[in-house]
Amino acid sequence: MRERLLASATQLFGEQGIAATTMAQIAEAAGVTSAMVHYYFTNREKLLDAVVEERIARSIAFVWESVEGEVAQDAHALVEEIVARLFEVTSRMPWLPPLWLREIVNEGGLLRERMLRRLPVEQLQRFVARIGEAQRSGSVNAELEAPLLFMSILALVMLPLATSKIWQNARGFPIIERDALHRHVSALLRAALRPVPPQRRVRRASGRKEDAS
Amino acid sequence: MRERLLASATQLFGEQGIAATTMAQIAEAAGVTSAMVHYYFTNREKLLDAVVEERIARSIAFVWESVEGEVAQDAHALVEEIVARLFEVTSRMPWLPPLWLREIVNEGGLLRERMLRRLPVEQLQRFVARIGEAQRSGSVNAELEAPLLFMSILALVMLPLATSKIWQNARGFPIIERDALHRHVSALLRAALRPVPPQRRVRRASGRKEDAS
Amino acid sequence: MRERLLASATQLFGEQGIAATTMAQIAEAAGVTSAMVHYYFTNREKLLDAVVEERIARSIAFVWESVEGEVAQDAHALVEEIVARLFEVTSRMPWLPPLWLREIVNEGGLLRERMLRRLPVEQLQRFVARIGEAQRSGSVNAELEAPLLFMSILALVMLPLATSKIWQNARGFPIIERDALHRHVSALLRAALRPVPPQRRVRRASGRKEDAS
Amino acid sequence: MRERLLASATQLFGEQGIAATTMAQIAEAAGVTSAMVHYYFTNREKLLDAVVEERIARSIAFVWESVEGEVAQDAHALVEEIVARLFEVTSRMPWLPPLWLREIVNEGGLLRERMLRRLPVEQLQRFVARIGEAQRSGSVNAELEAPLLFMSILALVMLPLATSKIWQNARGFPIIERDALHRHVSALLRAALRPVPPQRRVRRASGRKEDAS
DNA sequence: TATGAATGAGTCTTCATTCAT
DNA sequence: CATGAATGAAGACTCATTCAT
Repeated sequence: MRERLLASATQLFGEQGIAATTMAQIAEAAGVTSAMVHYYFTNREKLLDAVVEERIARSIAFVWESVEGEVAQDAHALVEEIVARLFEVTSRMPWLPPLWLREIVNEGGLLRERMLRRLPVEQLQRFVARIGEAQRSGSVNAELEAPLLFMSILALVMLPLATSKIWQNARGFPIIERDALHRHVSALLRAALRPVPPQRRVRRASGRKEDAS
Repeated sequence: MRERLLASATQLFGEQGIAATTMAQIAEAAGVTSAMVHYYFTNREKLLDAVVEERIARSIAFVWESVEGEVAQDAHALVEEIVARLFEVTSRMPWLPPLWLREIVNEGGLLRERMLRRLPVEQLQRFVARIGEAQRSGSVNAELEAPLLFMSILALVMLPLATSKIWQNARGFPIIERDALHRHVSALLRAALRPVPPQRRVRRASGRKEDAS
Repeated sequence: MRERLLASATQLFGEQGIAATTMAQIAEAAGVTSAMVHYYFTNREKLLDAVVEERIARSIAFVWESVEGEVAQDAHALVEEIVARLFEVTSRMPWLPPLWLREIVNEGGLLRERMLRRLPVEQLQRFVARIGEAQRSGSVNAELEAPLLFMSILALVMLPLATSKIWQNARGFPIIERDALHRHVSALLRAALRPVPPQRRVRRASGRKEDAS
Repeated sequence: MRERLLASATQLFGEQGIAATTMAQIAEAAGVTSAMVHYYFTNREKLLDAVVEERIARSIAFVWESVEGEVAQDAHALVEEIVARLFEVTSRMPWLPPLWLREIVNEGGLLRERMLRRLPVEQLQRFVARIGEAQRSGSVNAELEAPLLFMSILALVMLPLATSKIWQNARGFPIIERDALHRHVSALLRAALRPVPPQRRVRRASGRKEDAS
């Protein structure tokens, strides 16, 4: 039942936002009384704690989980892998993008404080470091701000997913949209990470010369 | 006073989200009683209407306002221009990114319905068409999904802006962050739009060779 | 303007009841601001005072006004006259019946206290006395309770008038209804006042025998 | 508790009128918090619905309930019976007369709409028909308007009952007043229904000759 | 006279929370 | 475990009233 309540909670939080979701709604969605929600979680705050610890944090962890070996070395592969994992985790937990957008990323989000303590700081720093190295070694576009790249990736993946009801009506065709988005984001990032050819000083100059190489 | 109340409202909505903002808070922020908010807006719903019509819609309009001439023809310049406008409008209206993210983009956002009616559909379609042409003419990366590009741009710009309190403590240094972000997003999109060199068929394969040149 | 406000007030009070009528509604009906109502009447209580003193009390007075001479002597004619006056006064002041019913007659009516002080006690007593005399002299049905008769008359006339929107849609036919009601009430009272023939044995049978003696 | 709240509600509605009665007053009268009233009735509107359906409608039904056999055939007995039932029902439900007067009969009454749907139209029509027949057969005063008679009966009984606090201090002596009223109304109607002797063209003429016939 | 702006008190309604069962 | 009954604390909204202009 505890799990069922957590499931109801995350889904409703994703659909309506936390502030707009009442304890009674969560209970009802799970087929019980609101008193049960208190029985299992004591109070609203602790329910939010549980949502963060037992659901969101795990999703986040999954994204970074053992990204190692060759993949971790190659910046391009690393980014590709992260994107893939984001799509994977959000396909299993469709409530994540809206919840993440509204309640974590956004200023004043109700889970923000709670998540800040659990940020995989170390892994983020490692990611930034790796991108930085790749930029210095010339294998990644040096014009990008390494510390901002991860947020860009998140934005590119999560925001569109939070926007559409893709996940809600995941009955048949919308899956295609997920795929289209995946292709689009991958292509966009792949291109964005390509090193900028040195001669391209004047924006898009006389262009395309380098392609001829 | 009406304007003052709208200002308080938009700011608080941006900071805390609409659902978490009470009429009394808005009133207090403007130095009056909550009854005044009803005096001017009658209603919570109508206050939201006013926020949409008199504040948000105008910001949106500004982004698309007369993007013409050379700029409108060159896809690269067009994207650059839109990014620039997004940064400009959000520097004047720092509450826009969080509000937009939480209440418009996000499923179940409280302004969603209201804004959907006001979407600049025509302009969006024109944008998609232009990108499509550019892709077919070879001047823009053909791997991108034109219909998704605009959302990507929005995500890249707005999400980071919604995240940080950049705009709140806009007293001195955080401006730098805005600039860093602007540079980053511009660079990222510029690179992403570059046409993909034909021989790069195997994803990133032997790819890096040409960079070494 | 004072008169205009009183007119708006009485009309609205009649239509919706006093409790349901706001100062603002009264003002609006008179084409001014609610502040004007306070300007002229200082506050709600005093507005009610004015309605009672300047409108209702006068109507009541009219009913009793100089009912003299022959008419006053003949109980039958007296009742007929009172009924006629009630119909006359309510045709000029269509708001009177509902107002009177709801706010004066009815327990807890908002004008009750105010009107009790102004009851034409003397005239009522004189009426009761006259009916009593007529009953003793055999010219009026002795089974009636003289002290209750006046209330019966009021009930018969005012309640139907308060019920129907006769006065509101006074555009054509409903006037007929007023006449029908007048005929009906007159006939009913005329018959009711007739002395009961002594020999009427059926029903409460021998009961009446002793009267005949 | 639900019943207790309904009891508090009907009583207060009767005493003060619906508009002047707050949810908190009802709750307090029942010894609970105003939140409880919402717990049981959700809503002010739905509370009114419940009052109508579970209290008033039943009283009304009682008045018409199986008026059959001999009684239903004899117009005089029928009227007598209805009066008796009105007195009976109002003795058990002393809040009925004021409530009925203010909120149902009266234009703009808050229960009017609700009750109009539940009017015992059929029974009313049957009553009118029966009176009409009796009039044509000469057993009932033909000068009365059959369609208006029922309202007259209601007025004669209910209005006086709504006026005084008879019912409130129904501890001992005021019962006498109820009886006096009952006697008065019965006598009045009995007399009013008596057929008018044909020769009585000049109002109350030289009187009573016809009785001798 | 007349208004618009402003307020404070009160009312309905919602909701998290508690508790006896 | 589970519920129904109950509450108190808010929050939206209304309205009489005041006051400067």
